[in-house]
Amino acid sequence: MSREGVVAVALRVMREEGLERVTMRRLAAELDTGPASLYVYVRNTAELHGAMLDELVAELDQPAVQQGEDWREQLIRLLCSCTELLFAYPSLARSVLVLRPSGPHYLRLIDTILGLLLAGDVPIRQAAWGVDMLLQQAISMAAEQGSRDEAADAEGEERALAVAVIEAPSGTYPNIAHVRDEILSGDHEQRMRWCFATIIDGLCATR
Amino acid sequence: MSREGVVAVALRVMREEGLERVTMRRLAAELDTGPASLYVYVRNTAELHGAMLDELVAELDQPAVQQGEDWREQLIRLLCSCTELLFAYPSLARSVLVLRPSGPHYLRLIDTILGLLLAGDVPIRQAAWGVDMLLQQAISMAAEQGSRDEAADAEGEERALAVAVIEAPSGTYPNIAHVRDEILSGDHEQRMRWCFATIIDGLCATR
DNA sequence: ACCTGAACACCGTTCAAGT
DNA sequence: ACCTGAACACCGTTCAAGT
Repeated sequence: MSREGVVAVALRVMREEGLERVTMRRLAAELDTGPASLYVYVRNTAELHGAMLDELVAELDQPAVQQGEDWREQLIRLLCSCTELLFAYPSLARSVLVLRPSGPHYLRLIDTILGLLLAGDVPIRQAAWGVDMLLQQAISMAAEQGSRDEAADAEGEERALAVAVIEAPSGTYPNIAHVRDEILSGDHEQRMRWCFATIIDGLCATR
Repeated sequence: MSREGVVAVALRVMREEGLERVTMRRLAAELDTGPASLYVYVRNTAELHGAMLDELVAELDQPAVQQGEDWREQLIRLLCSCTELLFAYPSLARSVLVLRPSGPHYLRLIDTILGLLLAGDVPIRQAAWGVDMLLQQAISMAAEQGSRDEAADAEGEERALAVAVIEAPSGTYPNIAHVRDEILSGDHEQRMRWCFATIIDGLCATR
């Protein structure tokens, strides 16, 4: 057994049954040992999740940054693929939102995004703070959008906001009523691209 | 006993001992009954958290929107106060990130933010999508920043990214090395304001 | 020295049975 | 009809005791 082995089993169980089933006890059973043994390789559940994310990020293919290329489109594409990668595992996204990942593959991702921003002549300070914001946006978008099957009962619940918006009385919430048609428009893909584009625009804006 | 009563007790326990202690069993004990009784008033834990957030948002004082006022500064201030409100309860922020809140006070907040954006002549579509993005940013910033005491052991862990960034070898991660000084600069307040300002800039940018 | 069984101290949710 | 005790099916983490 090794740390890598534990993480590999954890990823397999997550892919097959979701993060909810990735418990220390389940992993221990899978590895034919007691739960205490895992604490030799990982400090706690949060650290395990971090290691899992890093392994997932390794699968991402990151563009080689070239000055003058269409850095904007490349950056948006990279961020979309990050979000989509995590989309299948919203609970993992939720988990890594709190314990910020810091594995080697995640650092590589930060480095690539920074490279793209700098290639686009975004000022250093804006780029440095922006990379954080862009990744946080990617992770929280994935965390928010629950995958369809992970929480079967969520169907009724998760659209509670949508229902509330549609039914919002225009007397009490005039502005919501005013933008009602737009607020729920667009599919997930469109909104995702739009969010990243908006932040990038903000980073480029001279203030 | 009533739904309001349950939520009120839940808020008290959260304020005194943190969301971690707000369990169905603990709440039931507090109300001198069995845990099953709570399910008469709330569907599940997630719904309870949603109701708690709505009550918290009610405490926020929201500006009356006036055309021509400094909508930008008002909006940033409102968003900062949202973030700060949730800052004390990062676990609640994490919870509501997935089950999007839709209570009356939260709708009021959406309406106010929309009003400010529209007062600033942000196009309807941009405003409608933007309000979502701004609130998500506020909630996830709160979720990310763990309050100091809630996870006492986090001190060593939470700055893992910071340590990794500082120690990132410039050969492997040239861009991180290049912006090293900026990436960790600024305090929480500065970065929070900067994030909101950046998104608002992006929303105003004509594309 | 390294590993782990068993225990500690809990969970959310359901449902049969009581009032 | 409304409410709830007790049970079901689990958790993460620790530590004393074994190899």
